Amino acid sequence: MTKTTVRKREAAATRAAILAAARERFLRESYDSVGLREIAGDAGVDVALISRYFGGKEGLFREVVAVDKEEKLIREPLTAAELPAYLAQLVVEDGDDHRQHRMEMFVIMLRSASSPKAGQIIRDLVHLDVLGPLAEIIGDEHAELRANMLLAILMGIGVLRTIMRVDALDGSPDQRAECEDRFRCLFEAALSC
Amino acid sequence: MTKTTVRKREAAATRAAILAAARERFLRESYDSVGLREIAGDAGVDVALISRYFGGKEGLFREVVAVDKEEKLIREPLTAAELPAYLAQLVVEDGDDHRQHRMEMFVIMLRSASSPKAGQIIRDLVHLDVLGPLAEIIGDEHAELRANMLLAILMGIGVLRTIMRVDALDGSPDQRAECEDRFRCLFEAALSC
DNA sequence: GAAATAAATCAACAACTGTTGACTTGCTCG
DNA sequence: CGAGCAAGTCAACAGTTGTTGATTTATTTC
Repeated sequence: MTKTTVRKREAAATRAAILAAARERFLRESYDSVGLREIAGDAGVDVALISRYFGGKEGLFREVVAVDKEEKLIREPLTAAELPAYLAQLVVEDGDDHRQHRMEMFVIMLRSASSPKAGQIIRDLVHLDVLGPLAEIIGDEHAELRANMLLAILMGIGVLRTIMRVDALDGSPDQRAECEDRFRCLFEAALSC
Repeated sequence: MTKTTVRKREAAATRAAILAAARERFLRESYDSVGLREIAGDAGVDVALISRYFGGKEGLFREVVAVDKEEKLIREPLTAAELPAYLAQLVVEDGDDHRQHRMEMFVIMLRSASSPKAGQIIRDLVHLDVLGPLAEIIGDEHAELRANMLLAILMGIGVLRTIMRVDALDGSPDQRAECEDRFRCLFEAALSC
């Protein structure tokens, strides 16, 4: 048996379909309120396959965030001076797909961080892959506190927009540009005050 | 039967005990992950009493936030100039009980906002009792956007501290005072930039 | 074409969810 | 005292949750 081209009914494809459907659900609801049967229904597969492929719900969630994590949340080659403008663009969310994807990642983290099961996974991710890189970019003596402030603003805006459904950014292109300016200004303040 | 002193085995007291236990749980977990049996266990009562007194889980949650809401989230007599210092104190959380209680309210809101059942209750509360008063205090032409920015910072810090368990504020009194200064500065920036 | 094997399905499981009705306890009033 | 009634208990419900074993279906290899 030549193992390379096995996957007779495309196991990899269904695995990917489950992963995509799960990401979509976790983007809109919390870990606890999403049922495996809903995810399976969206993906067009049987529920049993999820536990089979991912070892269970927790394994599935862990893989969803692990996939997103690979395309680093905070892009490395970035100076402290570029940070405010970069984060402001991230927030307004009309950038390229990668950037949008990155903001969605924050939403997934926010939605499930209060679940006993998923919480630890999320917390580890935040410390290791967000706060660490951010502090490294900032690099000054108060780097840690400032990284916290930046992330707080980022998280807060994420909460308001997607979870609380506050629509400060749902205006005309002009209004959005104005918002971006103000947010950039806010991020600058967090770095220099 | 003189109705005034009825409550033979203190119905009001058990009701209060349930409410207190529920608040404590909702402060630490999400709406979906908290079970009525856990709450009943903490309060030392039978599970059945919860559905009996509050009409169900959703009714219980609605009453928990309604109680907190009474002592207004944003105290009314406050000028725009006083706002940054007030919010910074709120964040550092070593104020009086009322203030601490108010910050906890934000945590309850954050934890359960992603639940399909509890989400709408929370969203209504945010719009009506937080963003409204905030915008009114600010009062200038960009009041709405600025209220959003303030709340975003407030929410973001709440997320980081309690949900993500980032410990920027767990230092010495000196460090806490320094943090308070920086946050006040950040709130000022949100109002004036 | 037949055996072998991976992929997908089905049905059922045990555990838990919130909720309800019937029952028991304990207090108060006539 | 004993009737009445509120407060609390108990057990069970119908529904859902994640998960597992046996079974069927489709694909490949000899």
